[in-house]
Amino acid sequence: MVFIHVNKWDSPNGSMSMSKELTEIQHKILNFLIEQKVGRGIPPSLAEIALRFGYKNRATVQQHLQAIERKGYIKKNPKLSRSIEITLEDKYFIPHPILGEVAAGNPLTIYPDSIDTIQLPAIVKMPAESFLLRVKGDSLKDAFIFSGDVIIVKPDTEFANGQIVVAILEDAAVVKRFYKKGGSIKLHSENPEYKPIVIEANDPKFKIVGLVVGIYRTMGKKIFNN
Amino acid sequence: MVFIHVNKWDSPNGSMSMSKELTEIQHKILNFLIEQKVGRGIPPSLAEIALRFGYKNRATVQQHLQAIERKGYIKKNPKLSRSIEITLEDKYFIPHPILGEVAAGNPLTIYPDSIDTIQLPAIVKMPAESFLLRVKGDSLKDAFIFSGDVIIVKPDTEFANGQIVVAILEDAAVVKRFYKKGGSIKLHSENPEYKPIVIEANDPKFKIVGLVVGIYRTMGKKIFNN
DNA sequence: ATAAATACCATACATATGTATGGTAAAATT
DNA sequence: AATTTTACCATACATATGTATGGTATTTAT
Repeated sequence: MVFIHVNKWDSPNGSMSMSKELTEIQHKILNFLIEQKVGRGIPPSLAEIALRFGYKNRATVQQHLQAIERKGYIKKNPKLSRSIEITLEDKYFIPHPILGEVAAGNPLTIYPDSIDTIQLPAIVKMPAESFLLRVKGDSLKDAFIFSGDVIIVKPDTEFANGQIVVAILEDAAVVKRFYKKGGSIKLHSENPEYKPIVIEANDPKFKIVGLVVGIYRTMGKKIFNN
Repeated sequence: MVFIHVNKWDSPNGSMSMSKELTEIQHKILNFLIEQKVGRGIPPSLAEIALRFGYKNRATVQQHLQAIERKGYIKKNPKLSRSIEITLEDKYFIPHPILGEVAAGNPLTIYPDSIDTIQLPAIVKMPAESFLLRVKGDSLKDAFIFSGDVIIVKPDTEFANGQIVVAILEDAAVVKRFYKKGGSIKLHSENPEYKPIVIEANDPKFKIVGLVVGIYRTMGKKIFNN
């Protein structure tokens, strides 16, 4: 299971936005708690945490949990087994940087630096090297991807026909459906208003960045602060 | 509660197509298990179940759980506390007769599912008290929610008109758009093929479980092994 | 009518679980 | 240099938890 926290308490040298930072081990344990709760449904017991991290007794885990609780990241119901609650602000919603905007229709530029973040539910599993892009434009609306959606992109080099990929050409990014025939690549929009882009596979100015492996969309309001 | 099976043992007068029916008490206990897992995040202990149903000892609960497990509705990890898994499979959802009705008109069925690697297709509780449901059916396709999408539901009691909610009525779950006028509630499908459902706000057989705060959809293949 | 399943109770037991206490060593602060 | 925090260990203890066993009464099959 992959949890990528690109946030403050991941980088100890970062500025302190949270009152109390977790140590690396505490962070790993917290990740394990989330991982277990999300993936398995119930929080682990002290013994299971100890097993996972190779501790010889539960007391070590106990003290780590106390530290984590003291710092406000979890909350325990005393005397109750498997009662660890994770008390992050947005709870399991883990902030991820959005690297840029990508055009479903006409190309858009990618931000040099991440200027936006999104709170992704922890269940939204991101492959280790994947990144997020926010879609602008409606050229993929027939593929049910809409402007404002956040797509999860997994960097890759090989793609199958019909897969939705993110490509960069001339410093601009597009999200389109991938088709390959011989040495030429055709990038299709689902929306017929946009003409397909055809390029040579070895075009130096052209590069397919990765595969769109998921999309995420928020509804309602103020639930996710993006 | 949140987890409703539109199946035989919900309607005792139905014909017996299932090999092993649950008794009424067993059914109530199973519902409680799901209720706890969804609403609290962890399955209850035997003692908690006994407390809830007024049993004086855990052995009674123990025997009920054994019966439920024998009939294949749950699975327990021996010696592990709070390890009850709800083993919902397709067979627990009405295969033919009632499904036909559901498919033809309203409501559309939702089945609890996990998008995680774990086998148990149980509702994964999301810490912010939200949980996941995988959408089946196309009644919300005009709201860009499609069959197979995972929706993130945040339990709540108050809703604004126009919000997309998950409701339970008559032991079936629906995802629809919420509208309230006076004492009556109207649940709208975006898809005009489905007629809106109108119920009284104080109908005991009706309950709005929560608000759909997000959707998640996977694309590509084998990236996430769900 | 007999057998089997259901629905409870009581008691006993092993262990899983959380917690308390005390100790050692290294790293980080002050 | 002294203190605090971190990161482990060991042991002990209360109880939460699951399980096993045996019992009674009622209902449901066969």
